[in-house]
Amino acid sequence: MPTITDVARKAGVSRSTVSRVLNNQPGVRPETRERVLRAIEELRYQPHFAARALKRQRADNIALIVQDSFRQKTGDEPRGYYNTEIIRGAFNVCTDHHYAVTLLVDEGTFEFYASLFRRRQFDGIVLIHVDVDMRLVEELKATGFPLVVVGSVPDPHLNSVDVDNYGSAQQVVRYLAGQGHTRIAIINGPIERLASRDRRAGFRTMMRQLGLPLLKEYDEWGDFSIRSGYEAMKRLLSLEIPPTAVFATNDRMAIGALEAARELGRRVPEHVSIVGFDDIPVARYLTPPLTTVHQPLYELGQAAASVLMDVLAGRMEKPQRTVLTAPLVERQTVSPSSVNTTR
Amino acid sequence: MPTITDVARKAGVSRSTVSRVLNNQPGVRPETRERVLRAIEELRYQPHFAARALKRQRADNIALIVQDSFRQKTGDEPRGYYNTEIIRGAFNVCTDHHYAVTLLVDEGTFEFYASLFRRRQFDGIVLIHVDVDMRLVEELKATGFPLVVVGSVPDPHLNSVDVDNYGSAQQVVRYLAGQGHTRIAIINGPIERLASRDRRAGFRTMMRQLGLPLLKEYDEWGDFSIRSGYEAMKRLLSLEIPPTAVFATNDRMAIGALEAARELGRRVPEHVSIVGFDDIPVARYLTPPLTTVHQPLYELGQAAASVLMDVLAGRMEKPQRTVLTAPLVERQTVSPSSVNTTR
DNA sequence: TGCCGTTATGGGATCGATCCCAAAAATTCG
DNA sequence: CGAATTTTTGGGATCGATCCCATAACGGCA
Repeated sequence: MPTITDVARKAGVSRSTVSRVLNNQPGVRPETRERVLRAIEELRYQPHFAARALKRQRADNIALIVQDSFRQKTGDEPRGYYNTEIIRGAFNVCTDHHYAVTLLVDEGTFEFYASLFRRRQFDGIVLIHVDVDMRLVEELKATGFPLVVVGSVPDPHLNSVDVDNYGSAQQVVRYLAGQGHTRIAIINGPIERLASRDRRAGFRTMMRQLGLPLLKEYDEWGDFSIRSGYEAMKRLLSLEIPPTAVFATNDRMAIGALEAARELGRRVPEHVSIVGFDDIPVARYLTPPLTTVHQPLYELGQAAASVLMDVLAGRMEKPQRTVLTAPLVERQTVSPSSVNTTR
Repeated sequence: MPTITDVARKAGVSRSTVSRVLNNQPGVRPETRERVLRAIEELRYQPHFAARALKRQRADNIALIVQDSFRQKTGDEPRGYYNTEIIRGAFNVCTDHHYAVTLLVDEGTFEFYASLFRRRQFDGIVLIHVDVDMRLVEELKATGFPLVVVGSVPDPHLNSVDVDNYGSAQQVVRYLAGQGHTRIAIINGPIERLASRDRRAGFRTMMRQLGLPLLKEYDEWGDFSIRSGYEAMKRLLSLEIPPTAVFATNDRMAIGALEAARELGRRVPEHVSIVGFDDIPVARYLTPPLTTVHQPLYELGQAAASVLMDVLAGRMEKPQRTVLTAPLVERQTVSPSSVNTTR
């Protein structure tokens, strides 16, 4: 394997000159440069990455850390898909900026991240973390290492990129109200998840704003699983006055809700409208195709990487929080309310 | 950032001794080792990856090269999914062997790969390539660099991992014949793809073996797109004597076929049975759920990485070709043939 | 032609680990 | 107890690039 010394010898110049040509620095006579270039070409020389990284003290490498669930087979588990779309977005941006991208699996401990920093193997980190432990984040922030988190992090002093859960939930309510619905229920996700709380808050705010009733029994809870959506929906539909529209705060629960409705003989959307959240790939293939909020996962990854690129280029002084809007995708699980027959 | 010298000073020993402890080599007195370990702990020292890689001449890093289509947003394009499942499988195996995994996008040229080799940034490469250019592969092989290809490569002198297209196609025929079908058509993929040719060959061999007719008009062609499947199916169903079962050699064409059947008022599977190939995620959500051959993508990735690990560990002298069986998944697009009514 | 200011080139130290070899310390044994 | 081993430790070269600083070559101009 040829080294810079081989190139220098072949071109009849010193290593310094070769280095200058490699990094196209000025101060090399055109004909010398030409000669060096030819030698490089002939020897098919490429600089040894480690030697370069050692001297320059930068790795030209970005770490992409994903949650442990990435390791499981996808099967019915949507996390894999969720992550990979984000990965793709981030990957492409990094690549375009001539950074290599290394995939790592989250160990979830500060020690893990700290060790990554100290090995100097990466110039920056994109952390894809649906649900970040705040203690962890605080410690990471303290290291001052270039880091961007994808997900719901309340701390504004940390670079983060997230979907506008609050605003999208509001939009769902506005949309349903626009279709004449007034008896609107929500199936919440786990309360410990910030995203769940945001969606609920957006929902409630807009309901209040539009003067719609917020009934206790319409405030259902699930854990983002199909089964929990199914059960919540069963409870909702067996109420004396059931809702005419249900906002399931993720698609998997919406799938469960769809099943429950079918089982109880209620047609969707004729008898009850359903809106999901996420727009997972199967959403459009459900029967009927699910109206849902589309999470711009790919764009989320892009945005995160862009922020990191800015940090690395010194183009950013202060940490920033980026919020992407998640648009509502109208498909076929919502119809106009049947003009309040039961009310 | 602490270096090995700092640790040595703190522990009151030489760099050599610290290095010995780091790589836990023998010949260090237990109490000295203890002292060094404590110093490492206190300084939170981690060896600089580049220094290590430079001296050791190995990067502890595997490159995972995926096709350019990885860069596109998934949308309807299944390639993204296809790749990412393989990536996950390979990733996990590499990680378990303490290799970092770097994602790269295929430039499709020999120069690209050669430059990767020469930079010494990776100890080995997993090339995820549905369709490999053989000239390329030959050149790669010549470099002697540790490489494993995922996909259909005829060359047995190259490490490769693939699905048993031939055998699976045979199984499909056996299955359909077992259901009483005799008028079985095939919708082939692009002929330039080795996988297509293998599936077709398996199909024909088994048809012949079972004494079933191989009609020219039952030998349809598509390009793996939904549209082409749709069109091929239209042609098949408007034949004077249409087939009672159709083997679409990938799921997307099967989706198109399903659409065509619906449009022509033929019920699946009552009027015509359909079998796909791939088992893409939506397959189970189609109406009716698609009977198809499941591609073990995750396992494909695992297998590829395992082979690479073997090569790197010197556990493998000769290149080898690994073939994974792709099982048929029975869902609801096949029913017993209606006892040859039209024949 | 000779001096001076640029511009081009080379030498050597450096990044931070590893590893060979020699020296020092500890241990064994007659 | 001292010589012979064996075990433990340290010194210095090395991996392959970069980069500062010194020197050499070149041009311009008096």
